[in-house]
Amino acid sequence: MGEKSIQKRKFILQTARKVFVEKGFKKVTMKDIVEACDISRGGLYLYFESTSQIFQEVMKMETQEADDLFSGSIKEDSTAADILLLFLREQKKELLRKQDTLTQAIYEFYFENQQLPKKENRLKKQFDSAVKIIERLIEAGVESGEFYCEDPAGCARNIMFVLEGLKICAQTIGVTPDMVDREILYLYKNLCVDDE
Amino acid sequence: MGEKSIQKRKFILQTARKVFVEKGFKKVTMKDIVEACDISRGGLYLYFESTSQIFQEVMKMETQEADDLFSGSIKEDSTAADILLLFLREQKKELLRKQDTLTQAIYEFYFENQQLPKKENRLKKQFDSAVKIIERLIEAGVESGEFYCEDPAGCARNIMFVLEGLKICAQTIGVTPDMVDREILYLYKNLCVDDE
Amino acid sequence: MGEKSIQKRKFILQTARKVFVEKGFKKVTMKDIVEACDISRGGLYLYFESTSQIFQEVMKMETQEADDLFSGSIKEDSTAADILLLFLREQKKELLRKQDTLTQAIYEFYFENQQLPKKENRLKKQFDSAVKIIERLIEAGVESGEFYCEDPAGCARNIMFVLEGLKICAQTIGVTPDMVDREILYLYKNLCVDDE
Amino acid sequence: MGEKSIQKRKFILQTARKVFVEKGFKKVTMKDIVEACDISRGGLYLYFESTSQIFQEVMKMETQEADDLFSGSIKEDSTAADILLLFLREQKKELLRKQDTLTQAIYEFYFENQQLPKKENRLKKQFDSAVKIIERLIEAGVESGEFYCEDPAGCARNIMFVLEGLKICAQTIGVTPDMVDREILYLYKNLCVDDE
DNA sequence: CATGAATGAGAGTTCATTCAT
DNA sequence: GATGAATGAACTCTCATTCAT
Repeated sequence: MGEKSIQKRKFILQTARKVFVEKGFKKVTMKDIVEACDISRGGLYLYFESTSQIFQEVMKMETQEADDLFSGSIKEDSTAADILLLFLREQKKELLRKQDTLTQAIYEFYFENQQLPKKENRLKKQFDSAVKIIERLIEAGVESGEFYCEDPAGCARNIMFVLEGLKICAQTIGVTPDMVDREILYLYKNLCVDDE
Repeated sequence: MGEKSIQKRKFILQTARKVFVEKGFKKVTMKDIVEACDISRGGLYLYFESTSQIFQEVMKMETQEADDLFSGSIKEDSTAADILLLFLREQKKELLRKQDTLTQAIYEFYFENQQLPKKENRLKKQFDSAVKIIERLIEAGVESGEFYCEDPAGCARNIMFVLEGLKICAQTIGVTPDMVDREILYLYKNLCVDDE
Repeated sequence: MGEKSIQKRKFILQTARKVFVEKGFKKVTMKDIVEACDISRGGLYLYFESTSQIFQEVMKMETQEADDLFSGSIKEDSTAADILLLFLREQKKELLRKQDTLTQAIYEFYFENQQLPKKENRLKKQFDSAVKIIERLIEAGVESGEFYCEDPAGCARNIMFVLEGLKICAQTIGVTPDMVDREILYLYKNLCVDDE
Repeated sequence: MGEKSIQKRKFILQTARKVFVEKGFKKVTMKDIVEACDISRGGLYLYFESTSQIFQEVMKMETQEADDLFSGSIKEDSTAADILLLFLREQKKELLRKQDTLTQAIYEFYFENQQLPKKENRLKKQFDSAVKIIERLIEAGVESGEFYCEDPAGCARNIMFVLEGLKICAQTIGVTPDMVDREILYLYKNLCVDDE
C-alpha cells in the first residue's frame, strides 16, 4: 500500500468518524460510509472489511489524538490541582460537545462487544488508567497540601463514575453547561482543604 | 378493544421485552417480535406500528412494575437511612442482573430519541424524581441525626450520577459485585455521621 | 402453506426447470429464477432458500414423472426383449432431446456434490437400480430364449456405461440420431441369439 | 513477445490449470487466477482476456503432453493387444486420478461451448481419432489372431463410449478401482479369442 | 511491460409494510 | 380481528475490467 493509499485510508477514517458521530454505531452501514466518502461501493472494501473494523480504527485514531492533546497542554510547573482541574475542564468540554462526539457510537459498539477479552476492551483499559492517574494526582495534591482526602483510590473511582454518569446522561437525558459545572465543582470542592 | 385483545397486547409486550433484553433496541425488527410471539406478520400491526412504539410501551410497563415493587418493600417504621440503603441495594441488584435487563435497549432508544420534548423523555423525569427523593431522604436523615451533609441536593445528584456511571459501565466494561459494593459503600459512608 | 402456495411452489419448480435446462446448474442465480417466474425478489425466498435446494426439488419432480411415464408404457404381455427395447428407445429419445433436458445441469450439480453421502446421491441410486433392472431383463430373456448372454450383470453394466457415455457425448461433442441408433443396435445385437 | 514473456505465459497456464482442476471451469474467475499466480490484476489481461481463453490454452498444453507421454511408452515390438492393454491401463489411471484431473472442467467448458464449429471442438476430434486408433488396433489384432471381432468399428466405438461413461461416472457418482478393473476386463475379454 | 487502485454492475439476502382473503 | 403471501427497497459483498502511473 503506497503513500497515496495511506492518505486515502486516513481520509476514509475521518469521514467515517463523522458518520459514526451522526448515526451511532449500530445503524451505520458500509453504504453510508461509501456515500459519505463519495467513493465506489467496491472501493471501500479495498481498505476495510466491515463497519466494526472501521470503527475500531476510528477509535484508535481518536484516542491517539486525545492523548496527544492532553499531554500537550500540561505545563512544566503545573501543580496537582492545576492538572486535575485541567482534566476536569477537558471532560466538561467533551461532555458539552454534542455535535461532534463519538460517545454514543462507542457505547453502542461496546454494548455488542462487551464480552471481548479484557485486553481488547480498550474502554476498560482507558477507564482503569484514568482512575490510576487521578489517584496519583490526588495523592500528590494531598502531599503538597492542596487537597484533603482519606481514600484517594475510592475518590478517584468516584470521580470517574460521576464523569461516566454525566457522559451517558449527556447522551440520553441531556445536560446543560450549568449542570456540568455544578457536578464538577462538587467533585472538586470535596477534595479541597478549604472545603471544611 | 375487547378483553381478549388486551390480553394479547400484554402478551406481545411481555414477549417483545425479552427480545429487547436480548438484542438491545436498534437491532430489533418487527420480524423478530413477530417470530418471538409466534403471531402473523400482519397481526402485529393491528396492535403496534413500530418497534419504537412497542419499546415505549414496554418501558411503561416496566416502570410501573418497578415502582410498585419498591413502594411495596418500604415498611412503615423505616428510617431514612433504612430506605436509602434499601434503594441502594435495589440498584445493586439491578446493576448485577446482566441477563434480564433492558438497560442497553433503553440507552439505545434514548440515543435516538434524546431530542424528545422534555415531557416525553421519561428517562429524564425518572432521573429528576429519583434525585428529589434521595434529597428528601438525606434531609430527613440529617434531621434525625443519622446523616451528616451540608449539600443534600448536590449529594443526591452525586449519588445518582455515580449510579448512572455504574450502570453504563456494567454494560460496556463490565462490573463485578465487589466493585459495586465498594462504590455503594463509598457513597453511603460519605453520608454517615460516624464517617468523621 | 395453503393450496395456493402449493400451486405456486410447483409453478416455480416448473419455471426453474426451464432455466436449468437452458443454463445448466452452476450459472443459474436466484435472480434468474425470480425473473423467469416474474415474481418479486423476496417472494422466491418464501419458498426456497438456494438454487441448490430448488434444483434438488426439480430433480425429484423429474424422476417421479419419468418413472410414471416408463411404468405406464409397459404392457401386460410384453416380453423381456420388448421391455429392453422400450427402455433403450426411451433412452434414445432422451439423448436426442437437446432442447429440453436437465442432463447438463444434473452433471454440474453432481460435480459439486459428488461427495454427498451415498444415500443422498440420487444419481448413484438411479444408476445402480437401472443396472439391476437391466440385469433382470437379460436373465429373463435368456431364460425365455430371446437372449444369449454369459454374464448378465457385466452386460447390464456395460449397457449402462455406454448409455452414460452417449449421454455425456450428447452434451459435449454432440451426437446424431444415426450414431445413437448404431450404438443401441450394437448393444442389442450383442444380446440376441441370432447374433451369431 | 520476448523469452521472458513466454516463460510467464507458461507459468500462468500451469498455475491456472491447478485452479481449474480444483474448481472446474464455470466457477473460476479471473480473480482466482490472478491470486493463484500472485500477479497483478491488470497483468493477467496483458496475456489473456478471459477464463475461457485461458482454459482453451490449458487444454492445448494438456493434450500435447498426454500424446507425448502415450507415444513415448509404446515399444517397437509391441503387439496390437499389448498396445490396447496399455491404452486401457492409461485410461484407468486417468479415471482414478481424482485429485489432479481436468475432467470436470473440460465437461463444463464444453457444456457451454458445444455449439462450436466442429473444427474447434477438440473434444470431438480427440474422440474420433481415438476411435480410429482403437479400430486399427483391433483390426491388427484380428489379423494377427490375437483378437476375434466381427465389427471392429462398432467395437471401437463401444469401448470409447464405455470409457466416457466411466469418466463421467467417476466425476458424479464415484467409481472404485474394482469397478474400473471389472469394466475394462469386460471390454478386453470380449475381444480375445479365448473368450469363446 | 507491470501494477494495483478504482469503478460499477450484479448477486444474495433480509425486512417493513401492505392487502386480499 | 387475523393471516401470511407478496412486494420492493436496502444492504452486504464480489468481480471483470479499466487506467493512470
